[in-house]
Amino acid sequence: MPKRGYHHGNLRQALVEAALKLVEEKGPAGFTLSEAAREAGVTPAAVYRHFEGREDLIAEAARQGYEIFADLMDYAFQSGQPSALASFEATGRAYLAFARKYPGHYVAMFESGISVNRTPELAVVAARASAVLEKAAAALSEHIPPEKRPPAAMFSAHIWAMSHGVVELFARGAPGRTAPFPPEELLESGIGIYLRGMGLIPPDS
Amino acid sequence: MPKRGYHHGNLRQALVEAALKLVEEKGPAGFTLSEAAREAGVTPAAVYRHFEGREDLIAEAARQGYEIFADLMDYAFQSGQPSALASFEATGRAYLAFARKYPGHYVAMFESGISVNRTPELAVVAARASAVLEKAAAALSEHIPPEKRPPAAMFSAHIWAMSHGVVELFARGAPGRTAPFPPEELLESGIGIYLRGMGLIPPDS
DNA sequence: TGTACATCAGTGAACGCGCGTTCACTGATGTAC
DNA sequence: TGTACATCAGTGAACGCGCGTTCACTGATGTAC
Repeated sequence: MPKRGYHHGNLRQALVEAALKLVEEKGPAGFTLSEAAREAGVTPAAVYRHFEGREDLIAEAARQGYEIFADLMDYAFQSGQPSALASFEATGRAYLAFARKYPGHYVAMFESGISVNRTPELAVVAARASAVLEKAAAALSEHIPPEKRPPAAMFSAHIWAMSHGVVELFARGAPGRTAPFPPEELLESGIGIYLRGMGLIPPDS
Repeated sequence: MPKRGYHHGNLRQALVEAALKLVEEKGPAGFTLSEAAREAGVTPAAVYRHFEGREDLIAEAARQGYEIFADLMDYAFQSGQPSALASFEATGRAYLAFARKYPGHYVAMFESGISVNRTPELAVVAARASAVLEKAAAALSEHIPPEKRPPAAMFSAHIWAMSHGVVELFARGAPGRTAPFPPEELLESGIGIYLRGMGLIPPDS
């Protein structure tokens, strides 16, 4: 990207992207404000025109991540309609796809240690992401007789946990950990067994 | 602990414990060699009598963690005998218990970014930990008809992922994340549903 | 029991480094007339 | 179309800081005689 002149033009977003790149390459600890500035072709001091400081910059990167994440999950959910089961499975797969496609965002969101309540905007968009998952779980719950139906929040927490665990342990550069199976396969089969346990998939398939 | 004289007496272990404390309190990034030395009442340079450097110190902390972890899981597995199901469930619970009881070790092992292959000793003990889980899975697999029996490694990876996900998302100080349910309950119900999906628990219980 | 001496754990000063942040500034841009 | 001027994005130098690591050293410990 050609840098012309004194004014950058779109420094704010360029800094976010530099941060994402660094955080992806070097992990959450390897990221520094100075290096992000350097990456964007700008003095460290210039960062302060757009962000309050280092933390604020990662928080914005995470916020954009949650935004994409929620959109992606929501889209996956829609695209499985009208079958609740297909919607749900698509949503689970979207989780892993997100981690793969946006590793920088993923790190900023889940591994950088920034609190989801750091800013109101972050909290809002993170809540939206949870809500999408929970919506999918609720839709699927309809197919379970009410007396054996678990709370949708628990249901979605299980799937989220399994997805997150697969990503952290086996998909991301989990340094040196041996992945016994491709993460996609692991997640798919895991969710399948879980749903069968729920009585949502016939026992023999 | 009273520090007497010029010689510390047990500096190596004191440093590991200082590192664990710091890593628990401030996260993996907040840990510095200098502060660990200070904590142990010693000059930073003294650390180099016992470790090659910062990384090496965390690696040792992680190694001790895997040791405890493997012992704990193995003990849990034994204590559930002769019932394979009880053994397996105890092993799952032990995972969460470990994360709760040894948060510093947990961080060093899973969040500090050190590779499990960093040193041969680390690799050995980490492999032992996986083996315990897999042993539990294999024992339980016996109760599944061979033609629908999944590989034990996959089985144990599912449980590991679910446990890890629950810990990361809902049990540890996951900053600001709202835990919809107590992690113990979440994990227990999740594993229960999964095992039912496996046909290892009667569908109605 | 006492002395000489080797060992080696820990000292303290020093290093170079890159960090985050501040400040007064400068130069490009865009608007008013 | 041209000029004056306000705005404000980015500069560059400076700061204090704590870091990890090195080095020649010192003083405690334990062993040989």
